[in-house]
Amino acid sequence: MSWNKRKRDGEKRGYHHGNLRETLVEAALDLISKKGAAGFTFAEAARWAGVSPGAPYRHFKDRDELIADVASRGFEAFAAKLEMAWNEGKPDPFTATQLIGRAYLEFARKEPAYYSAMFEAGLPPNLSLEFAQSADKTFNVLVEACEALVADLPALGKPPARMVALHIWSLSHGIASLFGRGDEARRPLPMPPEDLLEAGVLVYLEGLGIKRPA
Amino acid sequence: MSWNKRKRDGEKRGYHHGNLRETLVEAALDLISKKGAAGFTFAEAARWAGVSPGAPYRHFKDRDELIADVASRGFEAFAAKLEMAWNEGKPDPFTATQLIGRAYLEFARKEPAYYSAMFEAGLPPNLSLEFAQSADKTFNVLVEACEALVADLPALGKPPARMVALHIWSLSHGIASLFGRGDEARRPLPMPPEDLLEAGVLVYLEGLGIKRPA
DNA sequence: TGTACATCAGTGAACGCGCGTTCACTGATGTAC
DNA sequence: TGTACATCAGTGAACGCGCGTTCACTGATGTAC
Repeated sequence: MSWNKRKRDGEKRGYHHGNLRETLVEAALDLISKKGAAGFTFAEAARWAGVSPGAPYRHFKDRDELIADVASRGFEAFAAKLEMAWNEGKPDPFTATQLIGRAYLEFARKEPAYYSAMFEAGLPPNLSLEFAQSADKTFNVLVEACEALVADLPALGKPPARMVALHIWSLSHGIASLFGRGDEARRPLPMPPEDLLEAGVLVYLEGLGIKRPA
Repeated sequence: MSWNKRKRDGEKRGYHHGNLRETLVEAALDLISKKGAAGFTFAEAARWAGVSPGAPYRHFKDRDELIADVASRGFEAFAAKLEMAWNEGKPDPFTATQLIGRAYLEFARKEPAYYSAMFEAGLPPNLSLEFAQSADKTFNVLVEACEALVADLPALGKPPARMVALHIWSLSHGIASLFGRGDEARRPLPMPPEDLLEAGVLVYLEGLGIKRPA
């Protein structure tokens, strides 16, 4: 599974690890998913990788830089998932938007470590260019979808796509962080979070005058 | 300001603190607002209160019990704020609901320490009876408001008030945690979060068929 | 093809630090009589 | 009203622990010739 003291095939690894940067990212994902971003330490990641406590400093300036790297990868993966769910607005933007919502919650549930690093680690958005750009990339998938959504509305009083995207993002994130996590801090909910989100988006789109195509 | 080695009026405090439990809660609020719930430690709270590191154990089993106490107080204060904003639905439920939204974001911004303890400390909802009950109390303010909101809708297809409350709560929490915090982890937003929330709730209520009274 | 050398990833021991927790104790406070 | 006593909040010293970080070093790897 990991490089823990041995390479994948079981042969002992030599003096050099050979793949430490990647392994540390794996370690971070595993440890964050178990104890949360707050409980993650540099030293433990080194131990997980089977390497001395000083070794990680060859690859990351400090703990935050590692977490930012994890978060960037998370945003890349997240953007890809949402893009796939959107699927260029097929079969129609209305339906595709609901699929984005499901993909959002699925990602939060299946990748709690990424989600934590991205949204709960308290990293300043301007920490690194890469971090900011990958986050933007994710948001832009949403904006693109919302542009298609509002495209057919009458020009008079047409809502800005960015605002619509912010609303849907906020609702999704609110549901994900209150009810959609795998850990024991999740609040109970009388229905699956996916259904709650779908119903909410449905009402919201109705409010915008966007109907499910016949 | 505090009891730090001296009582408010400047006279030296004696062997007993006299008010340690309350002071530790004050300490937690101050420290959490500065460093986040994750960075809060029992030892530092004791130092803040000017007391030996063992003293807090007379009042709280451990760090989590203190944070749960802070969170409970937070929920009580939060419920009171929302209740006040709701003001029994005056002048009308539609307007009063927008006031709840503003009160929600105001609380998150002005009381980041409470908000952290309540929503981000990762406390399991069943940690203590008091904790669970005060959280329910807050949610019930929202449910009550939503019941009044949907009261005049036609019985056929009337949305459940609890669901409406969950939507508004999730949207508010999403906006608060993404854009409404005072710290440097806040993401930039081209408008005040209050306006974003108000616009979102407006569209949502429109979707439910609830209009601003003439 | 072989050899000498530069590079640099990882070692492991060491450091100071703050944390959580325990424990025998001290002394202030309130209460019973 | 005064006194003896029980209670218990807070002391302070001690412990083991894991963390972050540094540093002189080692040895694997790749490259120049």
